[in-house]
Amino acid sequence: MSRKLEIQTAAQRLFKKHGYAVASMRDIASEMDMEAASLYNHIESKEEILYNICFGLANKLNNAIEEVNDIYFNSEEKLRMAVKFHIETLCEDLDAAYVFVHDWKYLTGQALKDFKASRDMYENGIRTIVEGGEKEGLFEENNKGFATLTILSSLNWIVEWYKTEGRLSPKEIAEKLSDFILTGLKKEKL
Amino acid sequence: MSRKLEIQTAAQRLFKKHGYAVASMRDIASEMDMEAASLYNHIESKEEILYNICFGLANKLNNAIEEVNDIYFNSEEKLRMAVKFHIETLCEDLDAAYVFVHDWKYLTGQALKDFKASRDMYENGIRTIVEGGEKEGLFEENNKGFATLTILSSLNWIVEWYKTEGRLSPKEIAEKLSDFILTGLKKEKL
DNA sequence: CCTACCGATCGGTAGG
DNA sequence: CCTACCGATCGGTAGG
Repeated sequence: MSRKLEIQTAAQRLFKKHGYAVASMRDIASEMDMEAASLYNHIESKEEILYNICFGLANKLNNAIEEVNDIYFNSEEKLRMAVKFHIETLCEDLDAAYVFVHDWKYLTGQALKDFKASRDMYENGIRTIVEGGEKEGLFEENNKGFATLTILSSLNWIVEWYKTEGRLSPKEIAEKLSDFILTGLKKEKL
Repeated sequence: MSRKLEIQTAAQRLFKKHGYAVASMRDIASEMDMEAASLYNHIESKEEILYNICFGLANKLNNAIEEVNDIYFNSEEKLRMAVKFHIETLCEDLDAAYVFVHDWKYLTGQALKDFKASRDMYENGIRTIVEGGEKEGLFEENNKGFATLTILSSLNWIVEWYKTEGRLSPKEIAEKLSDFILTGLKKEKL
């Protein structure tokens, strides 16, 4: 692992633990057994680290949702694949995922604008799937926006509680979550 | 409105906008057209403000979930009432709600411990409802913990996107969310 | 990768 | 409610 990547890894652990604003360059340096000033031989700024975390995940997720919308025909299948990929991606690197969900707002200037645009694109990708489901008669109609937000909320909330040593694997969580979204808790229709 | 409450209100606006760690006492003072030092005639510390925001909401929600579990008989009714109260409470004061969901982790010492305990109690309240629903044969079995987390995620996510001037009232959102949780998106059973 | 250091800003106090 | 100020800490730079 390159020194830069080691810094990234140490940093995202501390960003998750204390928050981006509170975790200091000196904290990160201390984890790396070096002085804060030395970090700048490998990185440009504190924000560069945040940038790499946030856009690393944003790009991965956006590529995936595009692919899912291209490849699969059936809306249920599309939703299941999107959920699976989202959960697996977040669980692959929980520290980065937590920071991605919480601390993107500390990006500034153009980076912040770009991130918001990227997030809107992803939201649109999910909305497209829900719309497709409505047209197929698979989903209830007239709650696109609402359903989209509810789906995203349950997808991202996983960074709050998922533990690597837990009972359920990311794949199993994705399946349960898809079932939940597609049929809900109730056995019969109201 | 008392001076202390005015400070609280200004503070939670800024905590939501910039995050607790980043918003400074000088920022709050500036909003109040006074000097930072003068704030301390009304409050003890920055953390006291955070404490009041977090426990104000935590206590309100915990009282409500207890009441719901006491009063109502049917699990579906219980869930609908809990969702309604949760959404309405968060939407009543969106700034405070946002801080409550995001910035409680900046509490320290005993306050942090107490908050976590309070949050666990609320989670247990929701779990109790889901368990009741299982026993009544209303909900699928064997996904208590999972369902509880998914419900809480969609309840709290509302602080991310709700706007006072939006199309849906809190009551309407609560109804849609309850429907979503109880029956899901799909028209027929898989 | 280090020592030494910069200007800025932080939460908070003293004293009036 | 203010002026004046404290010690601590911040992200980052200079120079080696």
